[in-house]
This record gives sequence, C-alpha cells and structure tokens, in this order.
Amino acid sequence: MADLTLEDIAKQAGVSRSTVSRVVNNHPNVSEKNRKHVLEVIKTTGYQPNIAARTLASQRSWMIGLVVPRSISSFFTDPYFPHLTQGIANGCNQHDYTLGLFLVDTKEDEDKIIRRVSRSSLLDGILVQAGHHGDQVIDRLVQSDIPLVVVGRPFQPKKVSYIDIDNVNAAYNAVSHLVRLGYQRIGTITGPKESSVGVDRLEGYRKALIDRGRTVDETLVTEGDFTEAGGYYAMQRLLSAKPDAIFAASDIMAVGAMHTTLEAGLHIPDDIAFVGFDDVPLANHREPLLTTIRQPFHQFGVSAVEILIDLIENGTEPPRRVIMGTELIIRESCGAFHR
Amino acid sequence: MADLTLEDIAKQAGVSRSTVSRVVNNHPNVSEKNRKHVLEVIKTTGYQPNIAARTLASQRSWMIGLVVPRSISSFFTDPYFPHLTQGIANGCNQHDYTLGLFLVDTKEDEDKIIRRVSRSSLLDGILVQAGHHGDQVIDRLVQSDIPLVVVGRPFQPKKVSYIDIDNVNAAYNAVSHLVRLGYQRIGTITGPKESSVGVDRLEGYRKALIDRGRTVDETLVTEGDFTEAGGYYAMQRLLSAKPDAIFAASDIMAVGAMHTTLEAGLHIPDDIAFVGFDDVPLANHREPLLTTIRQPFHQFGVSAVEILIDLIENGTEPPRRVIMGTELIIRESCGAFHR
DNA sequence: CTGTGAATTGGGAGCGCTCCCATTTGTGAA
DNA sequence: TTCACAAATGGGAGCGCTCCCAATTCACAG
Repeated sequence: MADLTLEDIAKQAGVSRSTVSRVVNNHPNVSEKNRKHVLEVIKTTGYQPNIAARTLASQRSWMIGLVVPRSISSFFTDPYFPHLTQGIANGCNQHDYTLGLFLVDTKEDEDKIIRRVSRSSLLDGILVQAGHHGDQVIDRLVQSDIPLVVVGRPFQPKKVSYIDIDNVNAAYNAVSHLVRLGYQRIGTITGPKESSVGVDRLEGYRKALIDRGRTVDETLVTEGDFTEAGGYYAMQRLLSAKPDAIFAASDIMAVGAMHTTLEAGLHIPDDIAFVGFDDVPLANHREPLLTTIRQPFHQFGVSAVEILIDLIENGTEPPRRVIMGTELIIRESCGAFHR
Repeated sequence: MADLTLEDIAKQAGVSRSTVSRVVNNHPNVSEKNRKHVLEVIKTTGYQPNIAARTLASQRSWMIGLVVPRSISSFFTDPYFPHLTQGIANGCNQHDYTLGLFLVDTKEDEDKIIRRVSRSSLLDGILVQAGHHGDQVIDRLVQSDIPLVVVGRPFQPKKVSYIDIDNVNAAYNAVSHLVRLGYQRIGTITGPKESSVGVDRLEGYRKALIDRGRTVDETLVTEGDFTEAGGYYAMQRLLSAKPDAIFAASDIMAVGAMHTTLEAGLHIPDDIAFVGFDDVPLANHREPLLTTIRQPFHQFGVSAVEILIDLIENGTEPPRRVIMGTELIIRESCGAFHR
C-alpha cells in the first residue's frame, strides 16, 4: 500500500504521465491497447489518485457539504433527518462525491463553519437545510459564491436554488380527505410558524377547508414544534375545542397527540380521527395505524445532490426550483374503514 | 472575495511568503511587529489558506471520516445516532477538523467507500461505528493504515483503538436497582445478540441477578432490535412469563414494551415496572416518566474525536481504550416512589 | 511511395502551500 | 567597536496532479 503516483504507474506501464492521467479520467484519445494496459497496471498496483493534488490542479474538490443551521432543533427528534442524510449520502456516493457534514451548534460554530465552508478550495457546492425565519446562515452562504441548494423552501427565496416537497398540496389533500369522510370540526397541530414547512402545511389546511365552504375556526389551530411532547401538549390545548379530527403536521406530533387522546379516554378514530405527515416507520406500529402523507425522503436527498451537481457543472443561473409530490397513505386512524 | 494566495498577502505586507506562512501556522520565530502586521493584512483581505495546497504539501488533510456500516439498521430509529453525530461534529469543529460522512448502504457502497476512505490523501483518521458480528468493515479499514477509532466495542478488538460506554456496569446498576426495589421476576428485552451493545447489557443483567443469589429465568429474556416495534412485540412474548419488572436495553424499546403493557390493561409501575437505557428526550414525556440509564452521548462523540486526534498526532501505538461511565436516572416507571 | 490531416503521445508549467537551508539582522558580552 | 551567536527572514524545491501545446505516429487518399 505504498503511495504510488501517476509517474510510478506511467513508468511501470511504459507510457507517459499524461497518458495515465487520461486513462484515469476517462479522456478520449488513448489507444485501446494502452488504455487496457494502463488499467491493468492500476488494478494490480492498487493505485489511487491523490485527491489533494487533483484538487489543487483542477480547482475541483469533488466534495460537497451539508450544513444544518442552529435553528433546526428537531434534528435529534425527527426521523426526517436521518432519512434525508441517508439519501444525500447515497446521492454523493453514486456520483463519486465526498460528503462533508457541518452541524452548527453555537454562535461561534456558525462563524467558524461559514468561514471554513466558504473557502473556495474545500467544497464544490453546499447543501443547506432550510432554517427558521431570521436564520442568517443561508444569506451568509449565498455570498460565498459557491453553488448552493437549499433543502426545503427558504424564507427569502431571492435568487437561490432549492428543492422542497409540495407541503401546501400535501396538507390540502390530507385535510380534504378528512372533509370527504364527513368530519365537521377538523383541527390542526402545526409546525413552528417560523419554518416554511409549518407555514405551508397550515396554508394547505386552510385552503382545503375554505375551498369546501368551511370556515377556519382558530380555536382548532394550535402550534407544535415537531416533537412528540409538543404534540402531546398541543392536543391538551385542542381538546376543549372538541375536534372530531386532527391533521398533525408530523407523525411524531400525531403520536404525541394520540397519546393525549387515549389518556382522555377517547377512542381513535371513533371520537377523534387523525392524519399525520411523514410516514416514518414508527407510524406503522401504533394502534391504530396512522393515516399519513408519505414523503419521498430518500429521493429527496438524492435529488438535492443531483441538483447541486447540476449547478456545479452547468452554472448556477438560473436558480433551479424543484418541488416533489407526496402520497396520502390511508390507514386506520382517519376512520376511512369505519364509515 | 477573489482568491488570494500566500504570495499576495506577502506582497501586501512587505514580507516573504515564508513569514506569512509562519504567522498563519503559529510558528515561532516571527518578530512581534511583523506578526501583528501580517495578521492585520490577513484580516482586512479575508485571506483563507487553500486547503488542497496545504494538504498536498503537508500530507495532512485536517479531515476525519465517520463511517457507519451497513449492519447498523437502527440508524434511522435510534436517537443515539443524531446525538452521537452532533457530538462528533462539535468535536471536529472545536479542533478545526472537517468531518466527512460515509453511510454504507449497499454492498457496492461498501467497496466504494472503503476504497475512497483508504486513500491516504483524503482523511487523517477514521471513526467507525461498531457494527454487528461478522461485519467486515472494521477489518478492512484496519488494513488501510490510517488512524482508526471504533465507536463502541468491536467484536474482535485485536489491536484497534476504541471508545465505549460501560454497558455491562450500566445494565448491572439498572437491574440491581430493580432487585433492591424488591421485584422478583425481572425480565429483559435485549439488543441484537450480534451487537456488542446487546451482548454487554445482557451480561450486566445476568451478573446483577446472580450476584444477588437469583437465578436467570430464560423465559424472562427476549431479544429486541432497538426499534419501538421490536420492543412492542418482545413484550408480547414476555407477558406470558409474568414479569413484574423489565429492563429494556433501550428507551425506544421500553416505550414499545410499555405500550404493549398498557394495551394488556396492566399498570406501570404497579403491575410491571420499567427501566430503559439511553435517556433520550422522548423518555421524559411519557406517562409515567421512564427510569433509565443516561449515556454521555455528546461527550462520547467529542471524546471519540479527541482520541482519534491523539492517534493522528502521537501515533496509533499502543491502541487506546476508553470506557465512559453512565448514570442511573430514577423516575417513575421503576416504582421507586410507590414503594 | 508520398503527403495530409487526424489521432495519439509526452513533457513543461503551474496550482498554493510547507519545509528546509542559507542568508541576513539583531543582541549583548568582551 | 568588534565578535559570536541566536533570532528572524527569504527563496528554492517539491508535494502529485491537470492542462496545454508541441511532437510524433498513424491511416489513408492520391
């Protein structure tokens, strides 16, 4: 495993450094005979190009970074993140990029990370998770001139590329489903109103009701924080408004809310029906099984990487905007099978 | 934000490239006057050293990798991972290292990732999550000659450095607590027996019983997989053995098992008491609150990074072994307050 | 057999830094 | 003032690659 260089391989194969480089990088203009032979030598010697040298010479690092802002507190509790990260990691792998992970924790972290990530020699591109309203990270990152894709819709979408799922429509579909089933007092537990996800899913809820001539009863709307505890307490507040169905902006919150409901001695879905959002594994093993919106988690991560690579290779103009669809998964908690 | 080089800074500061390099790298032998001045110029220009050039010249990348093997299926469901990752990321940040993330998904992934990670120019060191028995990743990584720290105890600890928490003792303490409270039929839901975590926690359970003159009733021992569903079904199996207390090898499994228990119309902790393992946030918001073993998640990640850096800077011999302690957090589910 | 243009090949320059060594400058004792 | 020695400084070489251009080889028509 001694460290071989291009030159070593060239000598062994009886060709020049340039020819070996062409073979390694799949350039045309190498005779079939030489290509075969060089490939052979590379294989037997286990040669691996030196990344640093390649990066220095080519101004490309073949590495992208994933930046998670400080305001994303649900990083620990929401299965969204592991899934997303896995998708991103797979995307990187498929395209032979290395993934750098930058989790911002403190204010000092933020400065350090932004400085590190902005230097042109480290990363070819940046993926940043959309943060909360007021989060400065994205704005600061935009200034670095490095190709950037926001995962989720940023609050000031200015000129930045992003990928998002169709939260408004998804929520619209979920709530429409409840309306169709005949529920009269449909409540919702929203995400934080500082997040675009929270805002969009609430908008879908409102739209679905209004489109069917319902009015939105504000006592049936309460805010959660994408944690189970948040859902639990939100439901306690909601109970007095006597809802007969709940649309929760995440499965985890739905689980917490269902817990409250059961504790209050009520039945699901007979007394209160539930629809969640995410379709995380958890949702499958509860009684009753949770009706929910399935997000294309994995594909979401993969696509984010692919958009970023597109930006890297073909320029950042115009900004790309990709919205992915979702599916409503009907199970027991919405009562569709009881009516 | 044009890309400045050492030479540019040198010119502006009226000194040589070497002097600027010394200032940047905090070398001695620079006059106070020059150091101040150069620092000034660096600040006003926003100069950032080119990482690739530095890596090429110094043979150090200031980057470490976190490799998660394929056999770790609980990556999505167990809050352990986000917490650990956060700790590792913070450790890297503190010490000015960049963190690369390598999640192995498929068999082909594994080959690709091992090849990429093993090339000497990419990483200064590797952190690898201990996988299941039979997982080849660690063995293959050891051969690459790059400093390596296993997070968790590997199955063949040969000559490798690792950091682990004291699973045996932690489990011993948890079960001893139940014994002290007077429970007679203490059951356990273990982790997978292919994982060292699963094995060690079971060993602690056995030891605690035997040390107090109890015998281990094998009908009270059943295997889980660190998922909530796993805990749920494990508890269904256990119910017929009439346990009056359960030690679950993870909080998530405890939650699942408590669910089964409640569904069976039993009370917690009066009919069956519970102790979990992890002290993840979730455990705090259940009724009743879960007695559990608190792991130093965050510190665990930070320490793993620090050990690795020690290896990088001071050589990998002898292998370092660090075992971290845990605390028993007494809440309601063990019945300590009812007796 | 020759000439022409295309395909292939080789080598120099240079990416921006670190490391080493030779040179210069500075300091204090004689 | 001079000398010896330490501290500070500057510049060359080189890390291993890519990119460009000049040189060589090749294929084929005339």
